[in-house]
Amino acid sequence: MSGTSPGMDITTLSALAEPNRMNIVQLLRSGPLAVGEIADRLGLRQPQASKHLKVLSDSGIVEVRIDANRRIYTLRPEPFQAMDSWVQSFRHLMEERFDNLDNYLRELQNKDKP
Amino acid sequence: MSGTSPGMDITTLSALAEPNRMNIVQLLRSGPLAVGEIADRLGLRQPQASKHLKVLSDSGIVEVRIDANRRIYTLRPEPFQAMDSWVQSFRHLMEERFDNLDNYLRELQNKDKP
DNA sequence: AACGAATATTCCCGTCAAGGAATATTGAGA
DNA sequence: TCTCAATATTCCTTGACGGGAATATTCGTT
Repeated sequence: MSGTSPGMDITTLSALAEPNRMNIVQLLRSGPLAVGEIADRLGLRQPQASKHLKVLSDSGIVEVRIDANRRIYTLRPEPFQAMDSWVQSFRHLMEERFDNLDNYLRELQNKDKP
Repeated sequence: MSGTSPGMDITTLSALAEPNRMNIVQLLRSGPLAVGEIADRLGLRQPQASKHLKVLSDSGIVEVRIDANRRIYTLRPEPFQAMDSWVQSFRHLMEERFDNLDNYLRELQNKDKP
């Protein structure tokens, strides 16, 4: 069962596949933030911010640190590492990424054999 | 503009955030396939397979080559490259990936200043 | 031209996710 | 203990999405 790649975890992807949540993630790249801050900066109402953060939290993308009244949310590395290694398993498709010079040369060659 | 990714394209993510479509993508890793093959191997009915392939196609994850009666679907590299560079922009979070030894040392240090 | 194989499209239906508004919870402090 | 600030939770409604079944389209073959 737990053998080879069932594929990327779906919940991570669907958590990210929503604009507000994607914005939250982008925002948190620069550091941990409290719910109020997040809501303010993204123009969200507090309850919606909390809901989206719950989804992100349930999917493991984000973790929370309790500070008195506030909850400080932070990005967790694991889901990104997982995405990274999943995407890397498609190297064979994206050969062009590995070496820019190589890529450039490949581009030139394509003009000869299209 | 060319700074950090404005954010990953949502449609790519939501296209992948569905089990059957994820399975199709995994299946296509080993090479192009016709709709019937895909449906067969994944235990899908043909119409559902077509629908999912349309979503994948609309989002640019897959492209189609027409061969008489059949449509042969193939993975396109671009979305994966995009995901790759997006995920890479989170390197600062995933430092632990770079060097396992470094990670191990970091773990030890965390026991001293928590 | 007619038929069959392969695929796409349409219609209907049930489910689920997201926003809005109101309310509950928790903690700090007077 | 009362109150305020910060956050989570609930209820409701609406719209999007996926599956099922049937039908339309397209191409090769006879």
